[in-house]
Amino acid sequence: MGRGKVELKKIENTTSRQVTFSKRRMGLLKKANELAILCDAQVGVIVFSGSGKMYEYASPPWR
Amino acid sequence: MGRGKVELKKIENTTSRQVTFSKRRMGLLKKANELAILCDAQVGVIVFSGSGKMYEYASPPWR
DNA sequence: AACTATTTATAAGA
DNA sequence: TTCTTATAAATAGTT
Repeated sequence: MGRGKVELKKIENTTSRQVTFSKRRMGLLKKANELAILCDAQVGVIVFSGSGKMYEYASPPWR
Repeated sequence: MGRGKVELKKIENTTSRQVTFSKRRMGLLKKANELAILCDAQVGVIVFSGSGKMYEYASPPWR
């Protein structure tokens, strides 16, 4: 999705990698929430950046 | 993304919900892998279906 | 941080 | 349920 195709390899440029990390991290957590809500599933996601920062998602409690 | 907009609420039709779960679960795990590879991040995802089946993703080991 | 061209995911349908 | 297709959504590159 974007102006170029994505090759599945580490983005070497640090700035680009950080920007992509930020965008895609948000996207992943959004998708996780959509899956949980739409499909009534329990979903957990945990992400550590290269620098060790943690980001997470946990679906809402059941029933 | 598809022929209609998505409302963020539980899909009531069981068949539709199962089909959507299957498609979106695959998509979520794919996105998790892309984030890990592209951005050199550590990512874990765990999903439980309504019926209790578990699906998971763990990014490849470091370095 | 915003924008937009394009790719990608996926809702419906077959 | 697997494949296709039209369209929504995500996002890569740009400003």
